[in-house]
Amino acid sequence: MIKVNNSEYNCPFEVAIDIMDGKWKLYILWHLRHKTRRFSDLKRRVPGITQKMLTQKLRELEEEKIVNRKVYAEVPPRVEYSLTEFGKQLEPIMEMLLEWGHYYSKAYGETDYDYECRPKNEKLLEIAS
Amino acid sequence: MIKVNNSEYNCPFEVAIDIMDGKWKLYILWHLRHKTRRFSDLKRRVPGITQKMLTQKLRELEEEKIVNRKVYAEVPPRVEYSLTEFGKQLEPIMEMLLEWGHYYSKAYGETDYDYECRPKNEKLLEIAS
DNA sequence: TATGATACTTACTAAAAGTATACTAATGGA
DNA sequence: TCCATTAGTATACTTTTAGTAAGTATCATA
Repeated sequence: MIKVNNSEYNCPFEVAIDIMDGKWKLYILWHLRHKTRRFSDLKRRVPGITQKMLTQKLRELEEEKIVNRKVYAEVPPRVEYSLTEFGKQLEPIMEMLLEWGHYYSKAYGETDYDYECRPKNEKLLEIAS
Repeated sequence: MIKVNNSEYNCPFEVAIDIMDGKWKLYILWHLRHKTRRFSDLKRRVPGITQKMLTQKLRELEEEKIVNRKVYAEVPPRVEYSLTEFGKQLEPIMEMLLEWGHYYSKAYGETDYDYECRPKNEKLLEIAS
């Protein structure tokens, strides 16, 4: 039994799933994987997210110690988000999810997306063919 | 732009997230990663899942071609679930999530769980210490 | 005739996620 | 003087998803 942030888990796999849950958190982390970014920058990059959801999810990620939040006492306000060490360790997992998604969607024919979304590694595709 | 199962995505990463979404699907896949299992077996193994949720999520995974469903014409009924090739390719990702969860929860002190839940690889822990 | 096993449905309720709009603060520029 | 800027908060609302509880089908066995 593990206790993390007031929840109990039997397995660290559950911990990971619980933290990644919902469709927004991984998108946010994805856009933070190489760069510190400001709130508005994230809002532009995460398609369809509302201000409320972005704020909410960033607060959760901060609580969970996956992102750092740095506020600059300026007007207009400036707040920068970056990955903590825990967050950085998720990068290879995200790369693998990208690769899997690419492999999966190839089976559906259309795979025309921009540079940032192209997997570096196409191991899975070789397996598939 | 990618079209998969009536949804549109800009990036294969979105595809993967959308398919893994919710807390049940990965748990189910986790228990199918090495073995074909029956409905009731999965129900016992996925803690807290209801019959309805299990049925629903298995149907979605079947639709998405991540699990195979095989019905035996017997009474009492027997239905077996197994991973498709797409499903099998998720195994290393699940192993990494387990490893990450282990690494993450170690920071919270309590990491006492059973054999099946111990990560094979402790790379991340070496990085952390 | 009743019970038990398995793999479900169906109807309903509760909780979480998402939408929409209005509001705030301090400063620089038109 | 007024507007725009940024990163939010507040409020009310709707929609979607999750969860609960009960019911169904088939046949074998007691």
